[in-house]
Amino acid sequence: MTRANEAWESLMKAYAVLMKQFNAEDVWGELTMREYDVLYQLSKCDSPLRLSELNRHVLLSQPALSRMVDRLVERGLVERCPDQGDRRGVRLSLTPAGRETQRAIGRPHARSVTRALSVLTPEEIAQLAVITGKLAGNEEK
Amino acid sequence: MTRANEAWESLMKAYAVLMKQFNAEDVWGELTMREYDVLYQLSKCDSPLRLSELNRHVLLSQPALSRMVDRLVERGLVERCPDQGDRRGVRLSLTPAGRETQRAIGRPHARSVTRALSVLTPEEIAQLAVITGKLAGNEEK
DNA sequence: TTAAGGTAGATGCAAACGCATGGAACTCAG
DNA sequence: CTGAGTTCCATGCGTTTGCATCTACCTTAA
Repeated sequence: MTRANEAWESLMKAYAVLMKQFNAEDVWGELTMREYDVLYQLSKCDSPLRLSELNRHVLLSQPALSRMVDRLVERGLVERCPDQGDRRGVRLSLTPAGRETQRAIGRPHARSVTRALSVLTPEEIAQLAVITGKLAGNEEK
Repeated sequence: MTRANEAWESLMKAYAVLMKQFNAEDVWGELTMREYDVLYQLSKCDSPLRLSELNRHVLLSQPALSRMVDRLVERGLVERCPDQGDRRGVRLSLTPAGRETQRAIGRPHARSVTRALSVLTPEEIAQLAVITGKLAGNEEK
């Protein structure tokens, strides 16, 4: 068992513990955490996002994401427009209602996150961001 | 947006990227990653594990885990015994076949993990283990 | 121009999931 | 000892997921 494997196992455990904790909190309203994640990813990009691009940030298969977007469109939270210039593609964006919903849930959730990470020192939080950034391949050529 | 929130988002992204990467690798045989996770958790404990205890380490609802154990029992990988002393409870352990399957998959998977974390320095790996350990509440009161 | 190969997203279908709930066993106050 | 409350795991049921596949569109090269 290498150090790397121990570290990854520890990361998975932390992820599981915190996700369960967040999921148990009563802030999600009509959304599941996965649905919120989709709204959040969309809220970060002002320009409409491609489905395939969104799929890279969400832990869901492409068909599952496609259908989740269906439901979010049907509920009036997300808009699906054909992409000029690539007519296979789809461009996704939040509706005003979607943006509002994201914010309403995001606020208390962000506080939960801050509280959960308050066991770390500011230095540790900075280190965590750097390390996970490298793992996600942020600075890959 | 606090530093803590940025760090958590970065952790989630790293988790998503690496999980997708691992999932795409051709090492899982007849198992899903979630099923492997259950076998792995069981492989770490020599004494049979309670379902509720196992559930704390796996990102699954209790009914979903109960049924996944059903399937693993049916496939001869896990054994379910009644718990003496608490007749509500169940004690889970790997069968020899389950242990073998876990090892056969675990070996190449562990190499993948090591490779994925090789972008980090040894110091960063050590820091990551410490930080995620704190997040998972390892050293709580 | 057109045929071959690749990519984006949608859909059929069986398997797996979460929520709500159920029964059985444990705990503890009276 | 008994009844109320809790914990542990299983089950019914509607929803969501992943895999395989499909169609439509883009790209490249002859």
